Amino acid sequence: MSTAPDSADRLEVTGYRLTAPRRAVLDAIAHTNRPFTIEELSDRLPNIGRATVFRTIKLLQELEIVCRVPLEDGGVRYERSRSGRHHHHLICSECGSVTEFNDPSLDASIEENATLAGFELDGHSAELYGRCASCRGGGAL
Amino acid sequence: MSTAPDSADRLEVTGYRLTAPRRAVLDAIAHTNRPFTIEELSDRLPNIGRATVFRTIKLLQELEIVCRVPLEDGGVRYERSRSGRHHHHLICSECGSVTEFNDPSLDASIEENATLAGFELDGHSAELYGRCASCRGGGAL
DNA sequence: CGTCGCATTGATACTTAAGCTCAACAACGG
DNA sequence: CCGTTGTTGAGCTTAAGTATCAATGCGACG
Repeated sequence: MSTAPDSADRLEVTGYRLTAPRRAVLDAIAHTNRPFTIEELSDRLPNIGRATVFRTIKLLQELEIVCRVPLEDGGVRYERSRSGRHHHHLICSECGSVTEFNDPSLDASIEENATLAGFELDGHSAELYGRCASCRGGGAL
Repeated sequence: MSTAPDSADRLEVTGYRLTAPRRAVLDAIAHTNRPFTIEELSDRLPNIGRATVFRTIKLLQELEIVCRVPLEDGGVRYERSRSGRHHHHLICSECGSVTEFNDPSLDASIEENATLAGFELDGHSAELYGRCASCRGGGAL
């Protein structure tokens, strides 16, 4: 029952110091299955400075351990990335759950549009908003 | 040389009052060809309250006269929508220009992924980041 | 195993972006 | 022209993230 070993490894390998606060943040994230805000995370880690939480999350984003999830209303949440690779999000407006997915044909379609416009593609994002399977199952309509 | 007549019409038709501040905002937008922030827009309209600019832009978003453009760095800009319909964005990281595009096969791909996940799709966004044709033409590499 | 350099931390102040409030105002129908 | 009701605007409040800087402690190296 270690503290998110793989992520910790990734920190070390990349040359960052594996400090107690960073462990604590990694640990908190590992034990969360829902997208979180920095505030929420910070509240769960009273011994750790807000600034450090911000810094650590930014770091983890660079390492693709955590990914930023833009919400429909303009808000932002973060989530531990399962794949650790490029992906897109299905965001449930009812329960707030976030599902990652990856579709090469979607990416291909995006690249094609860029090429058509004479655009040199550097990156892209795609977010899908709606109601997830379980919310549909139990919900109204 | 009227003040963005079609947009004004759309306001009236929808039952909103066509007030001087709203005209001013519409006018300012009509004379801008670059994506703008609320701050920039507000600065160009010193006689109009910041809150009104925010409210008007939000209103224009609902009417699809203006669209929200999320940037790669998390920032947000707005732009007068040319098509007035659903579309995606090509955002140049060099000159900041925004190009709209629409691709049914891209949308189809998005819908397919939602269906696969048992997701009831409500809306989606897709932003492409990179360098536009003219920036590539004159630029390095 | 001690110690030293430098990355990291944390309390707090600051910044920027955006939303809220509510009394005053004005569009437009009658 | 008047009244109703949607709209406005100055400033207050919140949220999200950054800057500062002295104190701390990780871990390399001897």
